[in-house]
Amino acid sequence: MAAVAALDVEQFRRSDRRLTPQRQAVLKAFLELSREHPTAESIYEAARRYCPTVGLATVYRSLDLFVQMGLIQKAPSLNGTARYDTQRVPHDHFVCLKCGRIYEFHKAQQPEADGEFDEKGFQVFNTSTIYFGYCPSCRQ
Amino acid sequence: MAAVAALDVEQFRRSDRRLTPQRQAVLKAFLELSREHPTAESIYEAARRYCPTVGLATVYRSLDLFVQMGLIQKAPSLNGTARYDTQRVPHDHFVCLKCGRIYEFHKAQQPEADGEFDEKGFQVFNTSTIYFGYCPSCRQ
DNA sequence: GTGATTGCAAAGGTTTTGCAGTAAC
DNA sequence: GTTACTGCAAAACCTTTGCAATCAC
Repeated sequence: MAAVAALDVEQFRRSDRRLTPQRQAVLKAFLELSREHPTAESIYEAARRYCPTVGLATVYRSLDLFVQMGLIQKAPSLNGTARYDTQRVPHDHFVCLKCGRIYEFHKAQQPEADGEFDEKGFQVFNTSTIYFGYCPSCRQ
Repeated sequence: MAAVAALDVEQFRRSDRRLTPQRQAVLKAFLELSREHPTAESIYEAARRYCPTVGLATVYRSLDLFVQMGLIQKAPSLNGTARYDTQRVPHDHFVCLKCGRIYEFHKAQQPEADGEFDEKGFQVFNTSTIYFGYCPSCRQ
């Protein structure tokens, strides 16, 4: 978390981008919620606590920017609502088929992206295993 | 494929659901395109070749129904457009970070959903590994 | 000062819903 | 004949975009 924030300031300095209060608020809100793979809407709500005038469009623009900068990444989602995730590399996801929530897990074994992909012209940046099912709240 | 179609008729008979030409067209269209994890829109276009009057809303309703019946499933997507996938169990996905296309791969090793999930109250139905990167068309 | 960034509101794209008519059983 | 299903159009979402005003540099 501290690593992400530090990286952040440096990257902003290097580019001609500006570190506005809005972007700081969005990043802070994201870091706060990153464990739960937040939607833009929930990041927006949290960010308003730090910068009450920030607009939803700015939240989307900031998140897109952070994705472009490689600070965060989009998480695959089942129901058409974008979710965001940290860039920390090897972790797996549990996707609830009922509520769409995404949970994060850390597992020992991680499949290797072997030569098969390279042969076929695919360039692999990241690998993640997804478990589908019902989460504790939805298991009734 | 034949297995899915056969299962289909049986399941319809058992429930009080009706096997309409529209639903047959949607299922046929989906089976035709299943390899490429089609969106509702592309299934709609293909389905109109079998049933020219079918509406987009009906396509969505049919796909939802097939998901409920366990015939097909939703595939995780990065860009807010739903994609559909077969229920055939062990296969992996490559998600292109640029165009959002999903490719299917069959790999030998498949991580096991071990007791860890059960302990925590998660019920795992299915497991899939996702590789993120650029596909051949987007690799430029 | 200059140009990137913002907030708002409007537009865009995807998916869902209400309803009267239709068709499968 | 019933009742589930359909097509249409409108509504409901989520996300992006245009633009004048603003603020970080």
